[in-house]
Amino acid sequence: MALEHAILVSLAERSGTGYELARRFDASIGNFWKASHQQIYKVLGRMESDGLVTSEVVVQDGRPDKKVYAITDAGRAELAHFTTEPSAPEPLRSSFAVKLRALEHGDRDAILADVHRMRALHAEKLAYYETSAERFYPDPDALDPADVGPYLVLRGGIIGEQTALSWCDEILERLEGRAPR
Amino acid sequence: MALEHAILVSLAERSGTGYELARRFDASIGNFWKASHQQIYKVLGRMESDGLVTSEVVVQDGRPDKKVYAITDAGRAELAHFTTEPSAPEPLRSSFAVKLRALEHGDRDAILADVHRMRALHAEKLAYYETSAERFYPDPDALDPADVGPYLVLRGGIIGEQTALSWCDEILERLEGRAPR
DNA sequence: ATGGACATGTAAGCCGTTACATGATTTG
DNA sequence: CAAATCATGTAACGGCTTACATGTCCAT
Repeated sequence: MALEHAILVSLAERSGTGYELARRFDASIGNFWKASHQQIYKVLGRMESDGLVTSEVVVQDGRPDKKVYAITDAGRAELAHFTTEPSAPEPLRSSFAVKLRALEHGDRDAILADVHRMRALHAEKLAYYETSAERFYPDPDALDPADVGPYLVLRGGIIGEQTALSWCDEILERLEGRAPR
Repeated sequence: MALEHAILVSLAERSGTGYELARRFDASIGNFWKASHQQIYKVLGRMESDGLVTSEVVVQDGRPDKKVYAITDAGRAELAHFTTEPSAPEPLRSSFAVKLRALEHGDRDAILADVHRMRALHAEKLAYYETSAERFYPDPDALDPADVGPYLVLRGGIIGEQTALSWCDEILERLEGRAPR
Protein backbone atom coordinates (compact mmCIF):
# COMPACT_ATOMS: atom_id res chain seq x y z
CA MET A 1 0.00 0.00 0.00
CA ALA A 2 2.32 2.70 -1.25
CA LEU A 3 -0.28 5.45 -1.43
CA GLU A 4 0.57 6.21 2.20
CA HIS A 5 4.18 6.53 1.25
CA ALA A 6 3.48 8.70 -1.76
CA ILE A 7 1.53 11.01 0.56
CA LEU A 8 4.36 10.95 3.09
CA VAL A 9 6.86 11.94 0.40
CA SER A 10 4.62 14.75 -0.70
CA LEU A 11 4.15 16.00 2.85
CA ALA A 12 7.86 15.65 3.58
CA GLU A 13 8.48 18.02 0.69
CA ARG A 14 5.78 20.41 1.87
CA SER A 15 2.80 20.41 4.26
CA GLY A 16 -0.61 20.93 2.73
CA THR A 17 -4.32 20.23 2.76
CA GLY A 18 -5.96 17.13 1.32
CA TYR A 19 -7.14 19.27 -1.54
CA GLU A 20 -3.61 20.47 -2.28
CA LEU A 21 -2.29 16.93 -2.07
CA ALA A 22 -4.92 15.84 -4.58
CA ARG A 23 -3.72 18.53 -6.97
CA ARG A 24 -0.10 17.54 -6.47
CA PHE A 25 -1.18 14.01 -7.32
CA ASP A 26 -2.71 15.40 -10.49
CA ALA A 27 0.36 17.36 -11.47
CA SER A 28 3.51 15.71 -10.19
CA ILE A 29 3.42 12.72 -7.83
CA GLY A 30 0.42 11.47 -9.76
CA ASN A 31 2.65 10.90 -12.74
CA PHE A 32 3.81 7.75 -11.04
CA TRP A 33 1.15 7.17 -8.42
CA LYS A 34 -2.50 7.99 -9.03
CA ALA A 35 -5.04 8.82 -6.33
CA SER A 36 -8.38 10.59 -6.25
CA HIS A 37 -9.17 13.24 -3.66
CA GLN A 38 -11.75 10.97 -2.03
CA GLN A 39 -9.17 8.36 -1.43
CA ILE A 40 -6.58 10.82 -0.25
CA TYR A 41 -8.98 12.15 2.40
CA LYS A 42 -9.73 8.64 3.56
CA VAL A 43 -6.09 7.62 3.79
CA LEU A 44 -5.11 10.90 5.46
CA GLY A 45 -7.71 10.16 8.14
CA ARG A 46 -6.23 6.76 8.79
CA MET A 47 -2.69 8.09 8.72
CA GLU A 48 -3.61 10.67 11.33
CA SER A 49 -5.04 7.94 13.59
CA ASP A 50 -1.80 6.05 13.07
CA GLY A 51 0.22 9.12 14.04
CA LEU A 52 2.02 9.43 10.72
CA VAL A 53 0.65 12.91 10.09
CA THR A 54 -0.93 15.68 12.14
CA SER A 55 -3.49 18.19 11.01
CA GLU A 56 -4.15 21.74 12.04
CA VAL A 57 -7.43 23.40 11.18
CA VAL A 58 -6.94 26.81 9.58
CA VAL A 59 -9.98 29.02 9.67
CA GLN A 60 -10.38 31.13 6.57
CA ASP A 61 -12.96 33.75 5.87
CA GLY A 62 -14.76 33.64 2.60
CA ARG A 63 -13.33 30.19 2.05
CA PRO A 64 -14.07 26.85 3.68
CA ASP A 65 -11.91 26.02 6.65
CA LYS A 66 -9.01 23.80 5.77
CA LYS A 67 -6.98 21.14 7.47
CA VAL A 68 -3.28 21.50 6.85
CA TYR A 69 -1.52 18.18 7.19
CA ALA A 70 2.11 17.82 8.19
CA ILE A 71 4.33 14.77 8.47
CA THR A 72 5.29 13.67 12.00
CA ASP A 73 8.50 12.10 13.25
CA ALA A 74 6.74 8.75 13.14
CA GLY A 75 5.79 9.53 9.54
CA ARG A 76 9.40 10.32 8.68
CA ALA A 77 10.49 7.10 10.35
CA GLU A 78 7.91 5.14 8.36
CA LEU A 79 9.05 6.80 5.15
CA ALA A 80 12.68 6.03 5.93
CA HIS A 81 11.77 2.44 6.70
CA PHE A 82 9.84 2.20 3.44
CA THR A 83 12.96 3.10 1.49
CA THR A 84 14.80 0.12 2.96
CA GLU A 85 12.27 -2.35 1.58
CA PRO A 86 12.78 -3.94 -1.82
CA SER A 87 10.32 -2.63 -4.37
CA ALA A 88 7.63 -5.00 -5.47
CA PRO A 89 7.45 -4.90 -9.25
CA GLU A 90 4.08 -3.32 -9.94
CA PRO A 91 1.80 -5.58 -11.93
CA LEU A 92 1.33 -3.65 -15.13
CA ARG A 93 -2.02 -3.31 -16.76
CA SER A 94 -2.42 -2.04 -20.26
CA SER A 95 -5.81 -2.30 -21.90
CA PHE A 96 -4.12 -0.80 -24.94
CA ALA A 97 -1.87 -3.85 -25.18
CA VAL A 98 -4.87 -6.13 -24.73
CA LYS A 99 -6.54 -4.30 -27.60
CA LEU A 100 -3.46 -4.57 -29.77
CA ARG A 101 -3.22 -8.25 -29.06
CA ALA A 102 -6.86 -8.53 -30.16
CA LEU A 103 -6.00 -7.00 -33.54
CA GLU A 104 -7.15 -10.04 -35.49
CA HIS A 105 -10.34 -10.34 -33.47
CA GLY A 106 -11.49 -6.76 -33.71
CA ASP A 107 -11.75 -3.57 -35.68
CA ARG A 108 -8.40 -2.78 -37.24
CA ASP A 109 -9.27 0.80 -38.20
CA ALA A 110 -10.57 1.60 -34.74
CA ILE A 111 -7.41 0.19 -33.20
CA LEU A 112 -5.28 2.25 -35.56
CA ALA A 113 -7.21 5.36 -34.61
CA ASP A 114 -6.56 4.45 -30.99
CA VAL A 115 -2.84 4.16 -31.65
CA HIS A 116 -2.85 7.64 -33.15
CA ARG A 117 -4.77 8.89 -30.13
CA MET A 118 -2.34 7.24 -27.71
CA ARG A 119 0.57 8.65 -29.64
CA ALA A 120 -0.80 12.16 -29.29
CA LEU A 121 -1.36 11.68 -25.55
CA HIS A 122 2.18 10.46 -25.04
CA ALA A 123 3.58 13.32 -27.13
CA GLU A 124 1.66 15.77 -24.98
CA LYS A 125 2.89 14.24 -21.77
CA LEU A 126 6.45 14.13 -23.04
CA ALA A 127 6.30 17.82 -23.91
CA TYR A 128 4.96 18.54 -20.43
CA TYR A 129 7.74 16.56 -18.77
CA GLU A 130 10.40 18.21 -20.91
CA THR A 131 9.10 21.65 -20.08
CA SER A 132 9.16 20.75 -16.39
CA ALA A 133 12.72 19.47 -16.68
CA GLU A 134 13.96 22.62 -18.36
CA ARG A 135 12.14 24.80 -15.90
CA PHE A 136 13.04 23.07 -12.65
CA TYR A 137 16.35 21.43 -13.47
CA PRO A 138 18.03 23.57 -16.13
CA ASP A 139 21.45 22.33 -15.06
CA PRO A 140 21.19 18.64 -14.13
CA ASP A 141 24.89 18.47 -13.26
CA ALA A 142 24.49 21.04 -10.51
CA LEU A 143 21.43 19.77 -8.72
CA ASP A 144 20.56 20.58 -5.16
CA PRO A 145 20.83 17.21 -3.36
CA ALA A 146 17.13 17.45 -2.46
CA ASP A 147 16.32 17.57 -6.16
CA VAL A 148 18.21 14.48 -7.25
CA GLY A 149 15.41 12.03 -6.51
CA PRO A 150 12.66 14.11 -8.10
CA TYR A 151 14.90 14.80 -11.10
CA LEU A 152 15.60 11.11 -11.66
CA VAL A 153 11.91 10.31 -11.40
CA LEU A 154 11.18 12.96 -14.01
CA ARG A 155 13.89 11.48 -16.22
CA GLY A 156 12.14 8.13 -15.92
CA GLY A 157 8.94 9.78 -17.06
CA ILE A 158 10.67 11.37 -20.02
CA ILE A 159 12.34 8.26 -21.34
CA GLY A 160 9.16 6.27 -20.64
CA GLU A 161 7.11 8.63 -22.79
CA GLN A 162 9.76 8.64 -25.50
CA THR A 163 9.59 4.87 -25.56
CA ALA A 164 5.80 4.85 -25.67
CA LEU A 165 5.99 7.21 -28.62
CA SER A 166 8.51 5.00 -30.40
CA TRP A 167 6.27 2.03 -29.80
CA CYS A 168 3.29 3.82 -31.37
CA ASP A 169 5.47 4.74 -34.35
CA GLU A 170 6.61 1.17 -34.75
CA ILE A 171 3.01 -0.04 -34.64
CA LEU A 172 1.90 2.53 -37.21
CA GLU A 173 4.81 1.73 -39.49
CA ARG A 174 3.94 -1.92 -39.47
CA LEU A 175 0.18 -1.52 -39.73
CA GLU A 176 0.00 1.42 -42.10
CA GLY A 177 3.12 0.47 -43.99
CA ARG A 178 4.66 3.88 -43.77
CA ALA A 179 6.54 6.14 -41.44
CA PRO A 180 4.14 8.18 -39.28
CA ARG A 181 4.04 11.97 -39.23
CA MET B 1 -12.63 -3.89 -16.47
CA ALA B 2 -10.29 -5.23 -19.10
CA LEU B 3 -9.58 -8.53 -17.33
CA GLU B 4 -12.63 -9.92 -19.10
CA HIS B 5 -11.20 -8.79 -22.39
CA ALA B 6 -7.78 -10.18 -21.66
CA ILE B 7 -9.44 -13.52 -20.93
CA LEU B 8 -11.50 -13.26 -24.12
CA VAL B 9 -8.35 -12.62 -26.17
CA SER B 10 -6.68 -15.59 -24.57
CA LEU B 11 -9.68 -17.84 -25.22
CA ALA B 12 -10.02 -16.54 -28.77
CA GLU B 13 -6.47 -17.72 -29.37
CA ARG B 14 -7.15 -21.07 -27.72
CA SER B 15 -9.76 -22.64 -25.42
CA GLY B 16 -8.57 -23.80 -22.05
CA THR B 17 -9.27 -24.36 -18.37
CA GLY B 18 -9.12 -21.69 -15.69
CA TYR B 19 -5.90 -23.24 -14.54
CA GLU B 20 -4.38 -23.01 -18.01
CA LEU B 21 -5.54 -19.42 -18.36
CA ALA B 22 -3.86 -18.61 -15.08
CA ARG B 23 -0.61 -20.03 -16.40
CA ARG B 24 -0.94 -18.09 -19.64
CA PHE B 25 -1.41 -15.01 -17.51
CA ASP B 26 1.82 -15.92 -15.78
CA ALA B 27 3.73 -16.45 -18.97
CA SER B 28 2.40 -14.29 -21.75
CA ILE B 29 -0.79 -12.23 -21.38
CA GLY B 30 0.26 -11.53 -17.82
CA ASN B 31 3.16 -9.50 -19.13
CA PHE B 32 0.69 -6.72 -19.74
CA TRP B 33 -2.29 -7.74 -17.64
CA LYS B 34 -1.90 -9.49 -14.30
CA ALA B 35 -4.45 -11.79 -12.72
CA SER B 36 -4.36 -14.50 -10.08
CA HIS B 37 -6.05 -17.85 -10.58
CA GLN B 38 -8.61 -17.03 -7.88
CA GLN B 39 -9.69 -13.97 -9.75
CA ILE B 40 -9.72 -15.73 -13.09
CA TYR B 41 -12.06 -18.41 -11.72
CA LYS B 42 -14.33 -15.75 -10.32
CA VAL B 43 -14.46 -13.73 -13.54
CA LEU B 44 -14.88 -16.84 -15.68
CA GLY B 45 -17.95 -17.72 -13.62
CA ARG B 46 -19.46 -14.32 -14.24
CA MET B 47 -18.54 -14.40 -17.92
CA GLU B 48 -20.28 -17.74 -18.28
CA SER B 49 -23.45 -16.32 -16.68
CA ASP B 50 -23.17 -13.43 -19.10
CA GLY B 51 -22.86 -15.83 -22.03
CA LEU B 52 -19.42 -14.65 -23.12
CA VAL B 53 -17.90 -18.09 -22.62
CA THR B 54 -19.12 -21.66 -22.31
CA SER B 55 -17.58 -24.47 -20.34
CA GLU B 56 -17.48 -28.17 -20.88
CA VAL B 57 -16.52 -30.52 -18.10
CA VAL B 58 -13.86 -33.00 -19.13
CA VAL B 59 -13.58 -36.05 -16.88
CA GLN B 60 -10.03 -37.26 -16.43
CA ASP B 61 -8.81 -40.30 -14.56
CA GLY B 62 -6.05 -39.87 -12.10
CA ARG B 63 -6.48 -36.10 -12.40
CA PRO B 64 -9.18 -33.77 -11.17
CA ASP B 65 -11.96 -33.11 -13.63
CA LYS B 66 -11.50 -29.93 -15.52
CA LYS B 67 -13.72 -27.31 -17.10
CA VAL B 68 -12.58 -26.28 -20.54
CA TYR B 69 -13.76 -22.80 -21.38
CA ALA B 70 -14.37 -21.56 -24.92
CA ILE B 71 -15.34 -18.17 -26.25
CA THR B 72 -18.89 -17.81 -27.59
CA ASP B 73 -20.19 -15.68 -30.45
CA ALA B 74 -21.37 -13.17 -27.88
CA GLY B 75 -17.85 -13.23 -26.45
CA ARG B 76 -16.36 -12.57 -29.88
CA ALA B 77 -18.81 -9.72 -30.39
CA GLU B 78 -17.89 -8.25 -27.02
CA LEU B 79 -14.21 -8.53 -27.85
CA ALA B 80 -14.75 -6.85 -31.23
CA HIS B 81 -16.72 -4.09 -29.57
CA PHE B 82 -13.98 -3.64 -27.00
CA THR B 83 -11.47 -2.91 -29.77
CA THR B 84 -13.59 0.00 -31.00
CA GLU B 85 -13.38 1.80 -27.66
CA PRO B 86 -10.64 4.32 -27.01
CA SER B 87 -8.13 3.00 -24.49
CA ALA B 88 -8.21 4.57 -21.09
CA PRO B 89 -4.65 5.45 -20.11
CA GLU B 90 -3.91 3.12 -17.23
CA PRO B 91 -3.03 4.96 -14.05
CA LEU B 92 0.52 3.94 -13.44
CA ARG B 93 1.77 2.98 -10.05
CA SER B 94 5.40 2.64 -9.28
CA SER B 95 6.45 2.23 -5.68
CA PHE B 96 9.99 2.23 -7.02
CA ALA B 97 9.51 5.80 -8.26
CA VAL B 98 8.00 6.79 -4.91
CA LYS B 99 11.08 5.34 -3.24
CA LEU B 100 13.40 7.16 -5.60
CA ARG B 101 11.60 10.40 -4.99
CA ALA B 102 12.09 9.78 -1.26
CA LEU B 103 15.85 9.57 -1.77
CA GLU B 104 16.59 12.48 0.55
CA HIS B 105 14.20 11.21 3.20
CA GLY B 106 15.42 7.64 3.37
CA ASP B 107 18.26 5.20 3.17
CA ARG B 108 20.39 5.97 0.14
CA ASP B 109 22.33 2.70 0.22
CA ALA B 110 19.17 0.62 0.49
CA ILE B 111 17.67 2.50 -2.44
CA LEU B 112 20.80 1.95 -4.49
CA ALA B 113 20.66 -1.74 -3.71
CA ASP B 114 17.06 -1.69 -4.83
CA VAL B 115 18.03 -0.05 -8.12
CA HIS B 116 20.56 -2.83 -8.71
CA ARG B 117 17.89 -5.37 -7.90
CA MET B 118 15.38 -3.75 -10.26
CA ARG B 119 18.02 -3.58 -12.96
CA ALA B 120 18.65 -7.30 -12.68
CA LEU B 121 14.92 -8.05 -12.83
CA HIS B 122 14.47 -5.95 -15.94
CA ALA B 123 17.53 -7.52 -17.58
CA GLU B 124 16.06 -10.94 -16.88
CA LYS B 125 12.69 -10.02 -18.33
CA LEU B 126 14.29 -8.44 -21.37
CA ALA B 127 16.28 -11.60 -22.02
CA TYR B 128 13.09 -13.62 -21.70
CA TYR B 129 11.25 -11.38 -24.15
CA GLU B 130 14.10 -11.44 -26.62
CA THR B 131 14.26 -15.21 -26.50
CA SER B 132 10.52 -15.36 -27.12
CA ALA B 133 10.81 -12.99 -30.05
CA GLU B 134 13.56 -15.00 -31.70
CA ARG B 135 11.73 -18.23 -31.10
CA PHE B 136 8.23 -17.24 -32.18
CA TYR B 137 8.87 -14.47 -34.67
CA PRO B 138 12.26 -15.15 -36.24
CA ASP B 139 11.27 -13.21 -39.36
CA PRO B 140 9.19 -10.18 -38.34
CA ASP B 141 8.77 -9.08 -41.93
CA ALA B 142 6.98 -12.27 -42.86
CA LEU B 143 4.50 -12.59 -40.03
CA ASP B 144 1.32 -14.58 -40.18
CA PRO B 145 -1.43 -11.92 -39.92
CA ALA B 146 -2.66 -13.56 -36.70
CA ASP B 147 0.77 -12.93 -35.18
CA VAL B 148 1.03 -9.21 -35.90
CA GLY B 149 -0.80 -8.08 -32.76
CA PRO B 150 1.03 -10.42 -30.38
CA TYR B 151 4.34 -9.53 -32.04
CA LEU B 152 3.77 -5.81 -31.60
CA VAL B 153 2.82 -6.33 -27.97
CA LEU B 154 6.02 -8.28 -27.43
CA ARG B 155 7.95 -5.47 -29.12
CA GLY B 156 6.39 -3.08 -26.63
CA GLY B 157 7.59 -5.31 -23.82
CA ILE B 158 11.09 -5.39 -25.25
CA ILE B 159 11.53 -1.66 -25.69
CA GLY B 160 9.85 -1.08 -22.33
CA GLU B 161 12.37 -3.30 -20.56
CA GLN B 162 15.24 -1.73 -22.47
CA THR B 163 14.07 1.66 -21.29
CA ALA B 164 13.70 0.48 -17.70
CA LEU B 165 17.26 -0.79 -17.87
CA SER B 166 18.54 2.50 -19.26
CA TRP B 167 16.75 4.32 -16.49
CA CYS B 168 18.41 2.16 -13.85
CA ASP B 169 21.77 2.81 -15.49
CA GLU B 170 21.16 6.53 -15.52
CA ILE B 171 20.21 6.44 -11.84
CA LEU B 172 23.30 4.44 -10.94
CA GLU B 173 25.57 6.68 -12.96
CA ARG B 174 24.26 9.73 -11.18
CA LEU B 175 24.17 8.23 -7.70
CA GLU B 176 27.31 6.13 -7.81
CA GLY B 177 29.16 8.49 -10.11
CA ARG B 178 30.24 5.77 -12.48
CA ALA B 179 29.03 3.60 -15.29
CA PRO B 180 27.27 0.49 -13.95
CA ARG B 181 28.13 -3.13 -14.60
C1' DA C 1 -26.02 33.89 -13.96
C1' DT C 2 -22.89 30.28 -15.09
C1' DG C 3 -18.97 27.85 -14.24
C1' DG C 4 -14.62 27.02 -12.16
C1' DA C 5 -11.62 26.95 -8.17
C1' DC C 6 -11.52 26.14 -3.29
C1' DA C 7 -12.50 22.70 0.37
C1' DT C 8 -14.09 18.33 2.62
C1' DG C 9 -16.28 14.55 2.93
C1' DT C 10 -19.97 9.92 2.73
C1' DA C 11 -21.90 5.67 0.53
C1' DA C 12 -22.14 1.81 -2.47
C1' DG C 13 -20.01 -1.44 -4.80
C1' DC C 14 -16.63 -3.69 -7.58
C1' DC C 15 -11.89 -5.24 -8.03
C1' DG C 16 -8.16 -7.67 -6.35
C1' DT C 17 -5.07 -9.81 -2.87
C1' DT C 18 -4.11 -13.07 0.76
C1' DA C 19 -5.15 -16.88 3.16
C1' DC C 20 -7.46 -21.12 3.43
C1' DA C 21 -9.18 -25.67 1.65
C1' DT C 22 -8.88 -30.18 -0.82
C1' DG C 23 -6.84 -34.01 -3.05
C1' DA C 24 -4.47 -37.06 -6.56
C1' DT C 25 -0.23 -37.85 -9.45
C1' DT C 26 4.32 -37.28 -10.90
C1' DT C 27 9.13 -36.20 -10.14
C1' DG C 28 13.41 -35.98 -7.51
C1' DC D 1 9.39 -39.18 1.46
C1' DA D 2 8.87 -34.49 0.12
C1' DA D 3 7.80 -31.22 -3.21
C1' DA D 4 5.86 -29.71 -7.41
C1' DT D 5 2.10 -29.97 -10.77
C1' DC D 6 -2.61 -30.45 -11.89
C1' DA D 7 -7.21 -28.59 -10.81
C1' DT D 8 -10.91 -25.75 -8.66
C1' DG D 9 -12.64 -23.09 -5.67
C1' DT D 10 -14.40 -20.02 -0.89
C1' DA D 11 -13.87 -16.30 2.57
C1' DA D 12 -12.28 -12.17 4.42
C1' DC D 13 -10.52 -8.00 3.81
C1' DG D 14 -8.77 -3.88 1.94
C1' DG D 15 -8.11 -0.73 -2.12
C1' DC D 16 -10.09 2.10 -5.34
C1' DT D 17 -13.71 4.09 -8.30
C1' DT D 18 -18.06 6.35 -9.11
C1' DA D 19 -21.62 8.86 -7.66
C1' DC D 20 -23.50 11.92 -4.43
C1' DA D 21 -23.49 15.93 -1.17
C1' DT D 22 -22.56 20.82 0.38
C1' DG D 23 -21.23 25.56 0.22
C1' DT D 24 -18.48 30.04 -0.85
C1' DC D 25 -15.90 33.16 -3.75
C1' DC D 26 -14.32 34.97 -8.08
C1' DA D 27 -14.17 35.77 -12.93
C1' DT D 28 -16.65 36.13 -17.40
